[in-house]
Amino acid sequence: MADRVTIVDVAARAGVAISSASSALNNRPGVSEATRLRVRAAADDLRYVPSLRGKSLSSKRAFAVGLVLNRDPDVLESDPFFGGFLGGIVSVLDSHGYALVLQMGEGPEATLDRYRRLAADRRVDGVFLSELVVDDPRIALLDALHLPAVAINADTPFPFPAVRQDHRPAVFELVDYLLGEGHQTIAHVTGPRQYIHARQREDAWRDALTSADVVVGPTVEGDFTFEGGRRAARELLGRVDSPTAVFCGNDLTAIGFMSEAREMGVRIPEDVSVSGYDGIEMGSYFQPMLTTLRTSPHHIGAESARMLVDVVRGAAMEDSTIEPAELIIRGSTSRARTSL
Amino acid sequence: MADRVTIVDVAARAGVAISSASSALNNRPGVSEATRLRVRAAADDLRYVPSLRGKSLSSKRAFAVGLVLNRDPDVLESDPFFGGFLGGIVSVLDSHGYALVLQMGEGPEATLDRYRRLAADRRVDGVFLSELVVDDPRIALLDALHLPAVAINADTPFPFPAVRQDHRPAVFELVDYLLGEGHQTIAHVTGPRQYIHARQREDAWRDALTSADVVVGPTVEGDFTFEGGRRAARELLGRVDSPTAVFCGNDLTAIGFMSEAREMGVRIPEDVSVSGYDGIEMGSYFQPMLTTLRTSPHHIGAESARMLVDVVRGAAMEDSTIEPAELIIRGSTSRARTSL
DNA sequence: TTGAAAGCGCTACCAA
DNA sequence: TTGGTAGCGCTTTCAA
Repeated sequence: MADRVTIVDVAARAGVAISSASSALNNRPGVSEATRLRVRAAADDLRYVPSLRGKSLSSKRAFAVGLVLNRDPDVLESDPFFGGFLGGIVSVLDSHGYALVLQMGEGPEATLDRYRRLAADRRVDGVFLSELVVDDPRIALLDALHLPAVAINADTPFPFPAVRQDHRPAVFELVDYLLGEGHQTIAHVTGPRQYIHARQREDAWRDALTSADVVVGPTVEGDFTFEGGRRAARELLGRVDSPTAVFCGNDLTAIGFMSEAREMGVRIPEDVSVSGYDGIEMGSYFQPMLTTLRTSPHHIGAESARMLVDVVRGAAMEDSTIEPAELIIRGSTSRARTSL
Repeated sequence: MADRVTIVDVAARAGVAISSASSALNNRPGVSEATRLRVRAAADDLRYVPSLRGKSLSSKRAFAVGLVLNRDPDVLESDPFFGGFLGGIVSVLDSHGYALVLQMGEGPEATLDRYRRLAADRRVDGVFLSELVVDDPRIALLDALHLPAVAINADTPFPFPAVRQDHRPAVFELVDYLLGEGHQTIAHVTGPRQYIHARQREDAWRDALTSADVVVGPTVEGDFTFEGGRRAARELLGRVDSPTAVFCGNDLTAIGFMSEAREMGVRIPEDVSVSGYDGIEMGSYFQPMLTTLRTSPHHIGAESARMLVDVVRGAAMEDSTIEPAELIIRGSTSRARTSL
């Protein structure tokens, strides 16, 4: 393969200095229009592609951002949120010439190490901060590492710019709908309570009931998994005062809940109305189909990528809120059973 | 933040030349043991972390590899294969100091562009080649771009080193098992036939029937989706000579098939035995649970990453085969119905 | 075995 | 507005 065309070649062909060529190509001021055009033409002729490596070294930027998933590497397999999220991220990054570096850490310490390494290697210019937990140790770390970040569904206020999808209106809508259908006891299966988004959903559910002057139903702490949903069903449906409706922290949990309920001989929605959160495809694979609050992983990913690119370019960003989650009523919820 | 510690600092502290420091740190010959130790100590004292950028520029390597998914960005959401696959990849790359750059292209041409860009930017040292199609245009492109690659489940022979999980034994086992249960007509719902792995599964199914001297059942071309499975069910179960068993190209298809069958009043497994391919978690969320051929996405990912790292380091690799797919018999298959 | 110096390809500063 | 040049941090060649 012929030697790579460099800016030296372009400058030579255009008959200008390297520095002028650089300025011209990067649309920096201080170059006459004539020169700019000449350099452009030369670059085109030579099919010049700037070297990311040279650029990186001298400009001290990586033109890449990182995403570290704090998870068992195989959880991605069962959590469909990340597919859309990743898709949204890369589609935006791509159009800005940025790349996504994907990392995974099993357990909190391993995850922190990934960030340390990304920073030490200067592998990325910034990172996404997702799946936030209470007192998340990554906040202090990123701060110490001087690594710019954009948070996803963070609490407010938050030390980094954040993109949020408002979940509250939809949760309120769901609760109102269930109350309207005659449900008196609406239970909630939470996610792991260290997760901020798990708490946000629980809080919204509680607030919705409280503001409707209805007694707050029982809760079970789940873990956002199918199996966790099954456990929750055994726990909630075994009791005499079992709820007539349950709002699960995510769809996977709701699906597990329905599965176990069915095995216990509890009918859905006749005996218990079940709803989830996420709006994953899988929810429509079951009969009855799952009532859920649909989020927009792709959009969240795209918006956070847009923000992160701005942030690493030095723009001061304010938080961004995308369209709220949306209530999707389907077959798994209906009027409350009248007799216990 | 203090200025970054560079190799210059290390050399100075060790009292040697930069070049010696470099050789010492990289375990290159031509440095006395004493010098090596002195340099090491200096580096440790200073907490020296080599600059990936400097290294990249001078060594012409990116220390990163790329994965381009030729998909609708949101398909990741519904195809659980990639979660495990990604997990396997990053876990291995990580331990070698390599990073994964993730890209997505919607449609073949966009996908090719991603590769072109990765190559033009020298963003990666090599790429994974997954979801191969017949006469895959990426082969010629990568060749032209001089981009090393490792293929996943490629046909044999193949112009790039490949990692494969043998599917044939499990398909044969499945067919034998179904025949043993009295099934005479075993249908197959393929994946999109441009995909090599879709063809491989179909071929294995056909070969298994042929070698057992059983007439080859009907096929329907599916698309690896839930909806495709539903369509296939309508097509296959509507006919008078409807099969008593069906082998679906993947689990999602099988799940769709079961869903539609149920709605048509066809009982599973009493009226038709259904089996899939992949072994995704979701298959166990349904009643009856899905009989399937379980693959190892994580292992495939890990093995291909191991190979790719070797390849970009210049090792001539031979193909690698991981443990074969495994037959998991569950409730969705049973004895054939005796009367039509 | 060691060290000096020339790149790698670009940016950015400063003089002209 | 233009051009020369000194980095950025490392590898690698070639003398010493």
